[in-house]
Amino acid sequence: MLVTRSSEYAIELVLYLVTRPLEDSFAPLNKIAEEISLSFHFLGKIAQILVHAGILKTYRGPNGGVALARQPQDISLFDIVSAIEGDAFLNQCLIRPMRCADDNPCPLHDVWSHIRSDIQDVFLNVSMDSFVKS
Amino acid sequence: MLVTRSSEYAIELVLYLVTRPLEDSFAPLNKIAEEISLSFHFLGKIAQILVHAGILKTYRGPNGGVALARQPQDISLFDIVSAIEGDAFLNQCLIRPMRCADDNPCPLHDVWSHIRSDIQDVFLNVSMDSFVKS
DNA sequence: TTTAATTAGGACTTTATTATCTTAATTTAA
DNA sequence: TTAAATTAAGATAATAAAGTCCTAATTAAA
Ligand code: SF4
Ligand code: SF4
Repeated sequence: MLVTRSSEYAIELVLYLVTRPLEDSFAPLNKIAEEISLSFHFLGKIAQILVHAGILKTYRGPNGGVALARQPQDISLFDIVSAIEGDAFLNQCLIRPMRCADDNPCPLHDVWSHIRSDIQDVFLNVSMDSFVKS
Repeated sequence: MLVTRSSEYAIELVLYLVTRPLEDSFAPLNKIAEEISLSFHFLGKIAQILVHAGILKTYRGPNGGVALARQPQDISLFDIVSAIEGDAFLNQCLIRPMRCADDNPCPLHDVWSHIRSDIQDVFLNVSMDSFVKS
């Protein structure tokens, strides 16, 4: 499993905000939840995490909701996924982490550190402006 | 989380068999469990899955144990991980799978199918002979 | 100033994963 | 032919992830 379900939801949420017309400022979570058919309450949890990560901003009360906190080009897939999964995104090593000493790496070490950094680069290089509705 | 803990264990198990001297035929699970400090019983479950996948073979009774069922060069990281995780390895898409029609893909579709296949290739191309003890 | 619309956050429930335990089935060798 | 060494596999338990529910805190507008 590359990313957890929570990360999938987070990507959907951000994608929703990125692809909607810019003039709308805050979109309420209940409307988003309905449109992407996802539990309103769970979406709320996801949104909170993304707010703490500085990816979304919220506003309470009537006409409130969530909106992007930064420009789409400044939000990468990596930002979203790592906000949700924390350090757990991309296993530090492919076998149980830290069962080794730096001066005595297991045979997987070099292979894995390259794979890992390549995957990370891909996620860093996909930013949300690729998905802005034209 | 790129791979689950079970996959990590499976990789450790195969790596153990790959790096040990070839003359030993079957290695008993209790000895392996002790050497890689992992629950004997859980390791048994993992081994069974790998046996069903044709990666390991086992032999019961005294002097029994597990051994590779094929040559190291014919076992890739992809084989091991996908044996454990099944279709769940590498999310089919980065948002909830199958919420789309082929003729009306979401904006992520092309980006993701490239990322996905690149990652898959990396896992396919790392085979166990890289780790054979010289 | 009251009501309605919203997010915030804690408590709880359900489900999936991981881990353990127990018994059965093989196989070797004494 | 019995005992010991093993894997096989099902049952159960513990933990983590996902999902739901409830109450509080904000904010706007009637
Ligand atoms: S040497 Fe590297 S790959 Fe091996 S266990 Fe340590 S961190 Fe992981
Ligand atoms: S169009 Fe592609 S990326 Fe989008 S939901 Fe469907 S399979 Fe996933």
